[in-house]
Amino acid sequence: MQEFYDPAALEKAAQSYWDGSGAFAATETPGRPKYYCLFMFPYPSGRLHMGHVRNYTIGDVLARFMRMQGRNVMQPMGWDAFGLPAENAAMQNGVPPAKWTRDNIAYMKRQLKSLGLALDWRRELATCDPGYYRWNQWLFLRMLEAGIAYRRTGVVNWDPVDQTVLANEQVIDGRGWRTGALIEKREIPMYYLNITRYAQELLDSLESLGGWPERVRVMQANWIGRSEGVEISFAYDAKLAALMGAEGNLKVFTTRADTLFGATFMAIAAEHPIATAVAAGNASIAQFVAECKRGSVMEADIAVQVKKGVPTGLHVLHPFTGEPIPVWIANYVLMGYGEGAVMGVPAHDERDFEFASRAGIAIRTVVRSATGAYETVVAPWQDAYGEHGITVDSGEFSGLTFQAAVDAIAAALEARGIGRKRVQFRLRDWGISRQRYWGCPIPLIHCGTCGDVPVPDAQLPVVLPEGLVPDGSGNPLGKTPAFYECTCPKCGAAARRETDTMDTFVDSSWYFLRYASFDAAQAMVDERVRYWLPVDQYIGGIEHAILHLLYSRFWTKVMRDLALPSVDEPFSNLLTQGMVLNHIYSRTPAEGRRQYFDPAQVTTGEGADGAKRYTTQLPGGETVEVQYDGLGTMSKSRNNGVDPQLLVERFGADTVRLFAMFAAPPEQTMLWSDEGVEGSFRFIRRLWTAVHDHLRAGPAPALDAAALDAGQKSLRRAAHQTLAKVTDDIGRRHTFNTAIAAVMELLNTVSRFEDASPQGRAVRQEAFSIITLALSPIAPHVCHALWQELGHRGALIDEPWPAPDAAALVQDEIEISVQVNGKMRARVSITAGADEATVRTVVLTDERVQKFVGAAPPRKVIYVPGKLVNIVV
RNA sequence: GCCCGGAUGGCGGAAUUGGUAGACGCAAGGGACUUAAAAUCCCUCGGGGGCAACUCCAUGCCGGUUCGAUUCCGGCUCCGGGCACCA
Repeated sequence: MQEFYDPAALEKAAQSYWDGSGAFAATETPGRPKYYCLFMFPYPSGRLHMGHVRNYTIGDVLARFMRMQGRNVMQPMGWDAFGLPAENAAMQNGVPPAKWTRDNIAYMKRQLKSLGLALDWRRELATCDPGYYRWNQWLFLRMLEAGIAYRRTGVVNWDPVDQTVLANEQVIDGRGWRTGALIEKREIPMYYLNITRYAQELLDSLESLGGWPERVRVMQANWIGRSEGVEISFAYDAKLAALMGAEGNLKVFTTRADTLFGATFMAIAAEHPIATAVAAGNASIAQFVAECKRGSVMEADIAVQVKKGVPTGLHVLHPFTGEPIPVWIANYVLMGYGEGAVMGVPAHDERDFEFASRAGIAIRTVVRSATGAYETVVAPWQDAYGEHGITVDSGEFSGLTFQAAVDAIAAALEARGIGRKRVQFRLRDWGISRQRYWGCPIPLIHCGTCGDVPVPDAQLPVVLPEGLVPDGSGNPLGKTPAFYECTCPKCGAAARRETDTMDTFVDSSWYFLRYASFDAAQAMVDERVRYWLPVDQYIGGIEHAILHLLYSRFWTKVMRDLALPSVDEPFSNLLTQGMVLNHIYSRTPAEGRRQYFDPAQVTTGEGADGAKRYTTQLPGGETVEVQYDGLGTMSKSRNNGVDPQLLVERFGADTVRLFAMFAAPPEQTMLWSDEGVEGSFRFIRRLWTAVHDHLRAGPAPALDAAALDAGQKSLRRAAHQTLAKVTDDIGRRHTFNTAIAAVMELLNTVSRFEDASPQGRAVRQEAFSIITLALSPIAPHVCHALWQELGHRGALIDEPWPAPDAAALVQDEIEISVQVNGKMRARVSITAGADEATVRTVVLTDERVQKFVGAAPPRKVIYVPGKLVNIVV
């Protein structure tokens, strides 16, 4: 055995052994339990970052562990290759997005290979390949036929200078990121997928996802946001009817129909038809409507803006009292939600209260608490009383509880045909149109005579031209006649091809099905889906907890309903990995843009006033002061990424994998530390050296478990305890950090074990074999080599995961903790299996315990078998 | 603003079902080996008090439940994720 640990050589050898033997090529084997292990495929941004390494190592540890547990493991890999960054890069350096993307894929693939992941590369896919995205188009056409896909208008961020739709990310403080122009909202025609049709099922089947983190299920349930309420129609008064040109009514949805008699205003969105009609004849209202249409479409922006509104001077009539209620236009009502209008009840809704207080609108109490707690909030008005209670001042509906009032009011409204109970979801339909180039073309043709005509299946895929370079203004496809000029499939007349592309979430909503049917040429998916799906373990960032996971669940159900091979739920078990954070340092020079600096190059010192000072060297050599901006996810734009490639080159993949798993449990946010990596490297090297020293004396003799002395038994027990812990930590708890800590502890124990006798060497040999097996999912290369060095036949990758020897785990004596009044006072050693009376006697006669208990008899003794005694005096 | 998490030594973290707070590692300090350095090995390492045995305090803050709370409950603070066109 070589004396020194040489990761570069040994990792290359292990990888070529796996490649050469086709170890990770997965095939369907009916009857053998399968394990589909999937990590969220990466966006090919250029280089791998630590978040990727963490994500893929988690998956690889589980894949290798399950393989040793006898499962037929499939672990595929692909590229989420369409998206905005490629267009940005194109604008910066003039290279077409296709070339930039494919170059990145090639580079990142090499990086990935160096990590030694147990991947079936035959299944690799990239969503920008026509062979992949043609099936986006094909299924979209099926959705059109089924009425799941449809066209209507939607609101986007519009940059008036560049004449371009901007992504939310490209709007900074309400201005375009390139032009600095104030952003406007603009309505344009778009295609939508009717995900709300599946809202109830998406909500209900969350309960079947027991293998998902509770927090993700809660987030999805809140996002879907089912609420039961009443739809109420408020009749126009004469003036409003005259304006709208007909009798009519204003429809609202409310979960608080019991507060109907407290409605003192109606608030409608700026885009509401009534608002449009009023604005047409009133300059100041037109100005307010225009003001509402400025700014971004982001919900977070809208939610924090000051609630503003103007009265229209028009009224609707209360359904029971006939009283006129003023109609206001308000900036906090969104056209996309419900009916684009809400019933304002300031006394019992916080938002309405805030708005009414500012606008001087009347506040009318119609609910009081049964306990009287409400009296404290009546007057002077400080806050709304939002709890359920008993109705008051509500005509015939007074004196009812919440549910009774809602039921009675809904029934009365329904009898008159002006209301009904209804379920409302917060979830909105999925708009998939993007006015951008680098994405999957939407397969439609707009014909002057035939309207919107689907591209016939035989003409799929609609291929995206790959040589275009965007310039930031508009969609390059709209300036490329060769793409958009076409003939109508129906009438043959000249027509215009749709130039919008699909949201990239479409691409990622079904790639896991394609992996199972990776080489199906004539179909989107085939029967192999039924073998591999659902995914047994999905691993990805917590930032995808809602959108990607919800869209994938929806898409899978749509495919099922279109009678394609699919499943009810795509992912049985989900592990949401925490983000990898690093410090952020920046400075903004007197002229020019803010610059970010690599945290590894920043020096922390102390200023004259004792405050911390941060400095770094510019490329020119000049030292400058920088400011600390706190923690954030690693990103190129903030220059705080750690390049895993440099670490792999310096320490080897095993060290990088080990550290990524050791630094924190997988679900937790992890703060990067350069120093910690060296500790992981030292551990592997120490293991290598220890095995080398052990083998210097030649092969160890066979182990005779019956002939061991106390010291040998003790080491053997430690080894098997560690094996049991690692099995549980990896297989059940997914706490790889504690599994590694346990192996480190075992190595420390073995290193202190100096018995050179034949059985001593045999026990040590077994301990090293257990360490090698237990560590192999995490650091597979070095373990592959150590396994051979330890004299085992066959490759470690094909070794079954061993079960701990129950006989080795038996303990003769156990330690009991003793507390007096809940404070730890002593530890006593007791024969394993002693009964409670014996334990009590031993504990109560212990002199350290006596000191605290004193002469008086204990008031109470609590005994936790095998663990603890608490004496209360 | 709304939804979801998190907070434990100088640092990353451990304590699995309410039962020994600080495993394992990093950093730091001391020592051994070495001409020297690197590497390696050994020791110390939450804070206060005490010569010591030992003892008191301590898991973001305030309060509660319990024989016993890092763990459960209520109220905060700060940090992170998401908010529908970043992926």
